[in-house]
Amino acid sequence: MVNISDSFLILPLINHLVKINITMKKNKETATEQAILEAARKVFVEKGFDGARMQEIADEAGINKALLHYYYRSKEKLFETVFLEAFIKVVPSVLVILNSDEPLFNKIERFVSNYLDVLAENPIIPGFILHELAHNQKRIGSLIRGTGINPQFFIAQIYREIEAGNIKNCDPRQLIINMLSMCIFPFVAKPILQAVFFKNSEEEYKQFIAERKAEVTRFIIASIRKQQEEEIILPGQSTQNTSK
Amino acid sequence: MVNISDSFLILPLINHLVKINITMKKNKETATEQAILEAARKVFVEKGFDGARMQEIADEAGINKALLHYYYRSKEKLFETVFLEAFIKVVPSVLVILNSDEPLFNKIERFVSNYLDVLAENPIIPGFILHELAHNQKRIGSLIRGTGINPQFFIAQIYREIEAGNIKNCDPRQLIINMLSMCIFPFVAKPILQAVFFKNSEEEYKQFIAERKAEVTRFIIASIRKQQEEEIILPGQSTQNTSK
DNA sequence: AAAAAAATTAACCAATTGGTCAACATTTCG
DNA sequence: CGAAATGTTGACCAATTGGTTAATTTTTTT
Repeated sequence: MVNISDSFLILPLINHLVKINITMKKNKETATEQAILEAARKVFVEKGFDGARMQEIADEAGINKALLHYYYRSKEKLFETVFLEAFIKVVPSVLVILNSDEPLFNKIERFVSNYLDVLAENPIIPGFILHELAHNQKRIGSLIRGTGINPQFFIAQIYREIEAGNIKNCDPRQLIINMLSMCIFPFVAKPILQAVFFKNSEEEYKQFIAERKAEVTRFIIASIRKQQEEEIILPGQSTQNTSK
Repeated sequence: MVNISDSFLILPLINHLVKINITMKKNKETATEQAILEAARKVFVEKGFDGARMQEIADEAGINKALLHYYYRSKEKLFETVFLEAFIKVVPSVLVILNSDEPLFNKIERFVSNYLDVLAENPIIPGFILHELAHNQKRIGSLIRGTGINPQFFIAQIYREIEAGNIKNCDPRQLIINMLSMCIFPFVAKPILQAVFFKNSEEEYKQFIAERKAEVTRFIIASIRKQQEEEIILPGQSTQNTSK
């Protein structure tokens, strides 16, 4: 499930995370272990650390509660495992794109598109991560600190594009956080957005997220692109009105 | 504290919320009651409903635990009070702006500016609201449903601006959610953003939020404004500022 | 001042919760 | 096979938690 191999392009981060507590867990995870993790994932993500009950996890996994402690010594330990799994699934996957070697606009498009996909597949993970990160900084903070996440490469690229006159001047951090905001927030705020904008219809909401890919990309690029009469548009497939 | 009078421009929402459980509480709140609410606010917002302990709230308020139940029958009741107070403080305040009668760009600027101010003053409320809303939909959902929050007026205005050719064509909901995202997300994700972008420096983060006002406004408007090159989508559109 | 009402407390309680343990079952393996 | 290792369980425990109650203090009212 962790699918570590997927993300091995960003070895330092993964290594750091894995080393911390999984200690290169042998792949011989038993069926029971799997059931426990799946159940724990469900309950923890749904109820949060404090709201989760070991008994509920045991029931959900169809086993005795004592067995939980047999495989994972304590609630904290079990939680850490689940949290790291979720964290790895959602956070580093997109860093690969940001640190890749593409033209900026391509990169933004791919980032938005891929990230929205990842989040659509794990819609409740962001809220989980953000909440636990905010409320259990002692428990998790140390796991995350120094993960090697660093946006310097992408920031440098933005600066280069600014100097090249391809995009407007701006603080790259603002731009990055704008991108993250527009991708992540709709999932964190799903309940209230769904109520206010989509009549609580799951269908409409899904449709909305699907449309959002193109929309957010367009929104970002339109905002930062420097429109000049003598345009220096990069060799990207800018599918816009080329009716010049 | 609730400052209901501030927001009375959106009476329906406030009315609905207030009627639900405050039942027009008499203003004769005793000092103890205030202390309890303040303590409860702190603990609930910090720890969430499940993580909060009645004993801790009592200690924080400097009173006996039984006194909590004397004033607020149960944990749930106390929580509802605290939650509604927070909700009222952060959510409706900006709706006033969105439903006002200003030109679109002014409105956007005022919205972003004011909202970032409100959130900077209550930085932990958004996370609190979003989390409890997602995890205790049974407990709170009914309080929120039908609050009268509705963005129709603002949506209509956007459509008008599109037809008038002042802004590009777009789904107004996408635009609104973009705005909300960029305002709210930085506060929800503060811990991780601070670690990744600001070396955990509170000072740098504050500075960043301050700069963000102008930045987000600029970002949004630059993205939706229709630049005066040629652009014809609708056949019979009134010729606005076409410097051709 | 006396009685009534409101505020406050200590002690207590039933239920829940994370965790343990000794016993039992199953698999592994010499 | 048979013993050692591993997996699994029900019963149990100490600590915690939300909530109650009866008694005491403080304030208000008469």
